[in-house]
Amino acid sequence: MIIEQQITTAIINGIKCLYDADVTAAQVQLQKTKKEFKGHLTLVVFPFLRISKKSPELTAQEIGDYLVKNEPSVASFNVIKGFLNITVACQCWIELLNGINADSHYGIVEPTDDSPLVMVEYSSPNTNKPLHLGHVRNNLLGYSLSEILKANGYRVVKTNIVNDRGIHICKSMLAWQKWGNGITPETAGKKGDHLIGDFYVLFSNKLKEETTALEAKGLSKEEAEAQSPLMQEAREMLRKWEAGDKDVRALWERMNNWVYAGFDETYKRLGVNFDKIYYESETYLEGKKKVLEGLKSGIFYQREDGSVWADLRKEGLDEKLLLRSDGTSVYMTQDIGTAKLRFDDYPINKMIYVVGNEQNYHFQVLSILLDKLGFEFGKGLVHFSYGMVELPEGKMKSREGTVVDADDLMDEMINTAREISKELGKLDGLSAGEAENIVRMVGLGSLKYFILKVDPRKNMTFNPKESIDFNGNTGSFIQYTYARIQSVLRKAAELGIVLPEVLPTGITISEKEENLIQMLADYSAIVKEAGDSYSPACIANYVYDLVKEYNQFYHDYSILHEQNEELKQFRLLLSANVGRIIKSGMSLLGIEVPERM
RNA sequence: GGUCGGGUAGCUCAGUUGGAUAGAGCAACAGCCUUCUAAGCUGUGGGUCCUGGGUUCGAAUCCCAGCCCGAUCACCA
Repeated sequence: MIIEQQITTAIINGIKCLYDADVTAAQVQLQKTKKEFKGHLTLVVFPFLRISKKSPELTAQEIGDYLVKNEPSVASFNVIKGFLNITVACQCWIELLNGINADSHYGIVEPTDDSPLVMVEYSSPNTNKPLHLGHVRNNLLGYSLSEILKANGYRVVKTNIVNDRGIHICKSMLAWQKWGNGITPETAGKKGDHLIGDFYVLFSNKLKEETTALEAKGLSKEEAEAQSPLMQEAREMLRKWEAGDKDVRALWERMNNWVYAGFDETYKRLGVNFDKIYYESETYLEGKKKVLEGLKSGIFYQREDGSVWADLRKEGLDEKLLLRSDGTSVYMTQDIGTAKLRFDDYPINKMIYVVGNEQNYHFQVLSILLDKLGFEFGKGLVHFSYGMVELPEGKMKSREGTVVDADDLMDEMINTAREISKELGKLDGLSAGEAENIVRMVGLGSLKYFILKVDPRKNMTFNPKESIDFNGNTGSFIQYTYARIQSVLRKAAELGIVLPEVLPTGITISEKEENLIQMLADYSAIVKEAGDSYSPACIANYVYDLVKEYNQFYHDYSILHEQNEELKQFRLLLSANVGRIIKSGMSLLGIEVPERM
C-alpha cells in the first residue's frame, strides 16, 4: 500500500537525519498496529537502538517527532516501550478509499496473452465410483487455486486426468454383465456414477464370498484372490480390453459415458470446470514409449524378468518399477505419458498437480524421472499436496460404508439451508426460483468455506452427525453480510441517493471506519500472498476478518439515518466497496454471494 | 526403521520475513430487535502454544534432541 511506502521512506530519511545512519527499506519493520493500541501502523524500533544509542522509548519518540514534522500523512503518534504507533491522517484514508473505488480490479493483475501459462491438474477421479468428500476438497482447492493464480496474472489451463482404465473398471463392468439384467441409469432412475459404484460394491461383495470360501480351504489371502473365478474373469476382461476386443470396448465406453454424465452433474453443481480433460486410456501407451526410450538411452535398466526400473538411490530414494515384467504400465508410467501429451498440447511454464498428501512420494519420484527424461519442467513441477478429510472415528472406508458421498453432502447442505431460511422467514415474498437459488448458494457456500478456510496441508475433520454451521466463522455469515450491504444500497437507490465517485477529503471519520479502509487496501497484497503460497485459506481468513470488522461498524453506526450528508455518502461508498471486495474474494474461493438472504 | 507432514482453549481452526497482554468460531452462561436484515452485535469463563535445551533486546514462530499422531516406502491406482 502506498501510504506504507511513503512512511517507510520518511523513516529512512529520519534515521539519516537524526542519527546519520543508512538503513534499507527491508530493515524498517512497519506493521499494522494491533487492535488494542491506538494508531494504524507500528514501527518496531528495537533494531535501531544500536544506531541511535538511546533507549527504545526515546528513539521512538525522536522518530515520531521527525515524522509528524516532515511527513504530511503522519498525523500523530504514541510510544509504548519500543513500539512507535503511528496515526495516519484522516484525509489519507479518504483518498485511499477514492482510489479503491475507482479501481475496477482492486489492484489485481489481469493476465494477458503473453503471461506465463500454468496448468493445474485437479479432481482426477476413477470411473468406478461416484465422487466423495475427499474429491470435494480436491475440486474446491483446484478450482480456487486456479482462480487465485489468474488473479496473480497467470494464464491458467484447468485440467482433469480421468482414470478410465484398469482392473477396477473391469470389476464393475463384469458385475453389471453378470447381475445387471441390462439396467441403465434411465431405467434405474439413478445417476450413472452411482449406478456403476453400486456394481463395483456388488463385485467386491461377491468376490469376498469366493475368497472367504477359498481361505477356509487353507489358502492365503493372496492365493485365494488369485484363484477366485471372479478375479480371473476380471483379468481376462482387462486382457481383452487391452487387445481391443470390440464387445468389451463397447461395453466399457457405454458404462464410462454413464459415469461421465454423472460426474458432469456433480461438477456443475459444485461449480467447478475444466479446460481440457485427459484420459488415461489415451496416455498410458505414450508413457510406455518414453520409458522404453529411457531404457535405450541407459537412464533406466531392465531386470532378467523383463521388468524396467529406475535406480534413484543416488537421489536418496529407492528403485522404482516403471514397466511390469509382462510389459504393462504402472501408475508412474501413465503420469509420464500424460505429462508428455500435455506439454505437446500447451506451452506450459509451470505444472501444478493438486493431489492428496498420500502421494507425496509419487510426485517426488515423478519430478526426478521427468527431469532425467529431459523434460524441462520436471524439476519445477509443483505437487500441491493437501491433507485428508477424516471422520471423527478416522479415515473414510468404503468397505464400512462411511464414505461421505459428494452428491448426498450437497443435498444435505442445501436442505439444511432451506430449513433454516424458512425458519427465519428469509424467503418470504420471494419467487420459488429466487428462493431456491439463494438456498443453493447458501448451502454450497457454507460447504465450500468450511473446507477452504482450513490450511490445505492439514488433515481436517468432518463430523457428518453435526451439520456444518451457518453461524460464526462460516460461508453464510459472509454471504449474509454481503446481502445486508446490498440491501442498504438498494434502499439508498430507492431514496434517490446517488453514490459519489469521489469523496471530499475534508470529512472526519472514525477510527473504526479508517480501519475498514485499511483492510480494503490490503486486499491486493492478500491476493498476492495467497498466490505465492498457494493458499485459498489465506483469502478465506482475510474475508472473514473484513466481514467481522464491517459487522461491528454496521451495528454501531447508522448509514441511511446519518444526518450529515457527506458522512452518509462516505458510509455508503465504504459499504459498497466492502461489498465489492467480499464478492471478489469469495469468487476466488468459488463461492457465490446472494443479493438478499 | 527411512523419508515427508502435523501437534495452539472442551471441540473446529487462525496466528505475516521472530515483536506488544497468543486470537476467532462452536459449545456454556449473561445481555441487545419500535431505528439500514438478530444467519448479527456486546460481555463472562476457558491456554504447560507436545516436552526439554539453545540462539536474542524479544520465540507459538528459527536451531538441536526427544515424545505423540498421520501419510508413504507395492509388478495397486
